[in-house]
Amino acid sequence: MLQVSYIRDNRDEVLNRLSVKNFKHPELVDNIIKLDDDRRQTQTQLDSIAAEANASAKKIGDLMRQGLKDEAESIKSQSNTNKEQSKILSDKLSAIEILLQNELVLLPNLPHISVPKGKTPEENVVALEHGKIPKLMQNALPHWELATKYDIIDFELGNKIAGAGFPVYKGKGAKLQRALINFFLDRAGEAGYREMQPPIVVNEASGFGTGQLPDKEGQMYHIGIDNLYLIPTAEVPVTNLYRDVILKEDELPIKNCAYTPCFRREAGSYGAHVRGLNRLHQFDKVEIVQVVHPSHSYQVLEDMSAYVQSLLQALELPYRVLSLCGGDMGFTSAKTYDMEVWCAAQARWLEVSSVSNFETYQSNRLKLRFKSKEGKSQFAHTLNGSALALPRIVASLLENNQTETGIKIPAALIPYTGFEWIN
RNA sequence: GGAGAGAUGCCUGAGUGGCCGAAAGGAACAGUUUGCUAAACUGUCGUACUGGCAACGGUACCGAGGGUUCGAAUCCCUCUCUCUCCGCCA
Repeated sequence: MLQVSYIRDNRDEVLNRLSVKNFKHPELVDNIIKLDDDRRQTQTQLDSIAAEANASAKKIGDLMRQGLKDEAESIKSQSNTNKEQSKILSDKLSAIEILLQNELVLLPNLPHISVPKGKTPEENVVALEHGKIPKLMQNALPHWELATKYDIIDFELGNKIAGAGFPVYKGKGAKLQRALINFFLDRAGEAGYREMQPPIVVNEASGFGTGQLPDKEGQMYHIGIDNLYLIPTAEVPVTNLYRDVILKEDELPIKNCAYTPCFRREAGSYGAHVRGLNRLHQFDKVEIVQVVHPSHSYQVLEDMSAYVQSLLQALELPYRVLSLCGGDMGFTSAKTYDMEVWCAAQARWLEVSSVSNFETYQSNRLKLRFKSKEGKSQFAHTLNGSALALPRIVASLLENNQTETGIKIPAALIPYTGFEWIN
């Protein structure tokens, strides 16, 4: 959520940057400023009436104590009219505040100056490519056929017990999952991230804090009876650990990581592009989250990007890094890099990680602040990234590493799997 | 699921209608001092909104929301959460 004071002071800049994000309702900005004017005016009126009422209540108290009942009574009637007025004003104030809040949450985060213009994924900028595109043998198979061939992932079985998009991993398939999770967690630990194990359901306040609610309501599984949401990413619980928190400056940066299953309804997604592991309702992911001082959040974004790349390099997967254009970036992000891995049999790039700087957009919602040495509190910057999401990593490992005799496990992973081949 | 107790500032904890934005202690921070990895003393020490160039003011907040009252941390109602005991259970 953007800060109203920032919008007021930088109206033109806000409009400019929203246009980079291809935002469709720039009129909201002036609306918000006008509502805030209203809010301030009403607030001031209310405050002065309340001040009057407080003063006369105090006076009544004094008079009563001195036993001057009649004089006290005469002031009471004045207090009554104050009361009516302040009731009207405070109703008006809360109505305005609700309107203001409702409009404020409709504004996406402002893109960083370095974010390329553009509306569609095609306009994302390829920041770099790494690794060699493998040449596959003649009869190479897509991962969903390999999964069946080696009996390591069973989509039908998952379909039976839960539904489409909930695969069952079997044997070496299941072990590969566990190996990847441990590999990613160990690496994150070495990179200074503290491992956390959060709940995989969250309440409404948490959903709001990181920006999933109110606008992405339909993408999360909702447990109506308890009003809880299955997390779409560990970002939600791990970032919300710091909701309503005022940190000390020297506690920054905070670096956390967590493995969780992630749940996404992905309503409305069908077709060949979502076959196999490409898009699931439940998948596993290790997430890294940082809370940092605003002065170096962009350096940290680069660090996180480099870290994610180091994982892909260790797994010997060819990848590219995209700097997302304004139109393709998430609602809450100020700058995002996507890492895509080459899936050789499908001959396409698949997103396996997304690393973003949210600047103060989340921390304003979360009320996540830090207190500087001078005693002033200000919003911290939050960042997060997938490090990494498993299914598409598995897809590309299977497809890229397939041979006549089986699927070769990359060297870095063998200590974790305990086997070198899936065959 | 049943019964009971409770929710106050960074923490502990007092406060049952006006003198309470809130005692006291602790923690933290700053300073003074003592010749020593510590003590003593003094001071500072919640958040947000708002007025003002500023100095300095105003308002709101004692789990959340509503009510009673001239006046609520304190009384009433609703909700949420926590704890204890019992039941169930990995």
